[in-house]
Amino acid sequence: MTTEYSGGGDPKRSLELLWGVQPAPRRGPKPKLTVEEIVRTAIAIADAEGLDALSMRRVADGLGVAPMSIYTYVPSKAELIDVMFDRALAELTPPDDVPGGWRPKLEHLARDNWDLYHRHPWLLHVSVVRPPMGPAIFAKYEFELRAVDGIGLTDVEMDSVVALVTGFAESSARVSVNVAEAERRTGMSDVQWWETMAPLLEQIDTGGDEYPLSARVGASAGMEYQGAVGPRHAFEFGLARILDGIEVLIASRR
Amino acid sequence: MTTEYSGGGDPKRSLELLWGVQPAPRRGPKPKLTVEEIVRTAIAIADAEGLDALSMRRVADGLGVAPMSIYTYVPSKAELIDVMFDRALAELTPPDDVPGGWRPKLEHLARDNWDLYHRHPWLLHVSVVRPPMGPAIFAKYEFELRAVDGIGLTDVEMDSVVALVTGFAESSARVSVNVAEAERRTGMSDVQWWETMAPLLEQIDTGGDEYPLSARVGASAGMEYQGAVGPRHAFEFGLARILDGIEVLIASRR
DNA sequence: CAATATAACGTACGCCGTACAGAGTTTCAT
DNA sequence: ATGAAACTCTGTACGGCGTACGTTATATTG
Repeated sequence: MTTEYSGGGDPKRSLELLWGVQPAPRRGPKPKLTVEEIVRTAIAIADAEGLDALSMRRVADGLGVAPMSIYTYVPSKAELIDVMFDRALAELTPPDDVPGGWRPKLEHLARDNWDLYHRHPWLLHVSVVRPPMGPAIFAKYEFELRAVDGIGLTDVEMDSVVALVTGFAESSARVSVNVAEAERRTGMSDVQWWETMAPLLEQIDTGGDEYPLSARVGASAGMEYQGAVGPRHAFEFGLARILDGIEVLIASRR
Repeated sequence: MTTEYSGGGDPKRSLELLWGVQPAPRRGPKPKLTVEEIVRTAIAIADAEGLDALSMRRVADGLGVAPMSIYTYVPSKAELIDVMFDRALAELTPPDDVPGGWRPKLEHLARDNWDLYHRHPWLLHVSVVRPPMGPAIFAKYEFELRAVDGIGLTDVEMDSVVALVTGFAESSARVSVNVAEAERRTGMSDVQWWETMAPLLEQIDTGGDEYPLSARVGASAGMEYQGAVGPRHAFEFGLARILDGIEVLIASRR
């Protein structure tokens, strides 16, 4: 699976792509396609088959054109993925209508992100420092900040808090998505995998009873999650701890 | 950059590889290489040039053999990466000698992981559900649990707490590493990138003053971090909040 | 209508992982 | 001692990728 990068080419062209500014062509044949059409097709492929399956040839196939035609609309695969990324983020919803103060609002942000990553797992395979500065990212950052505005935090703390919460949503969604992708790729559930692994491990000399805690806790956790790992539980548990920690900070500011 | 997967082939053979069990061959020519030699070379390449640059041909080149010779020792690239992964995790150090109870011990785990990911950034590009069950992973899980043993948490809570802390270390290291990799790839620092972006964004119609909080907070944060994002600061901030949250949980158990 | 700008396409290059077959080397059974 | 067997190593080849490049077809402008 490929982790793709953004920002390869001309930044100006990238921005025009993201914000839908077309250079207004005058002569030449009518374009058969539009950028949005290409992006929609690409997202559909990535959603259904993963970022691995997303190739320029595949997108072109899906649109009934020759591979190289795509490059008329998009400078390279990197820019295409930039636009895909921004369009996907546009599905996020602001927390403004969530009643009850900063805590439920932050919870909404986390869950909304969690859901998004599950709808578009390929988002997790795109490297997003220097993110594509499209409309969705602007909107996202703004409504995230609104969730923690006016509760006594400094600007930097506001930034840190939303980064912590959304970053946590991303990282726990990553575990969850990885589990699902592993199941799809291997055709084997987590439990099945463990049942295959356990007897093999006993045949290997792991050095005796060196792992008493692992054995005990691993068994309890495995029982609880019905699998090696419980992403949903880890998400809820971690979110509660993080919000508690933020509460401590806010309380100390009063 | 490629996110590589593990566990493709025969699980038994994978385990033997990880635990250094050799099938004791009797006949045939003396092997020119060893698995460990191959793994060391591969890690060196990945450390220096990233997982992108790691190809079987490249490893073979580095060892002075033909590409296909590597397959004598390792069933496929996936298994090679499994072993690389385990060998890298072996660099982690137990928190037992850290004085002062669970909190400094968990801090040690987080910082130790953070450092490891910076020494071996490619670790972040390896998908690790169904992790390679080598000696290092066993040791790691065990000493992680020791950090929170006997402080009144249930087994499941112990598992959740260490997963939260190490998961957080991973996700904040990911941001930091991505920043560094972006700089290396583009030859452009974060600040330079923003300085390129800002004037271009002003030329685009972003819809007027729709982002007042982003503007204010973004400016403060940019000032504070001397860049768009402050991974080190985010790490320290998040770790403090998370440990505060865990403290709340532990206190409630007493 | 001619000039020109644009869209679409075919071909080709250099990467990748690795299947496969063959050649060379060492050890075991006899 | 010798042939068979087991093992290492290698060269070739395949199908996939992103995309550079040059050519052809099409629509608009003067």
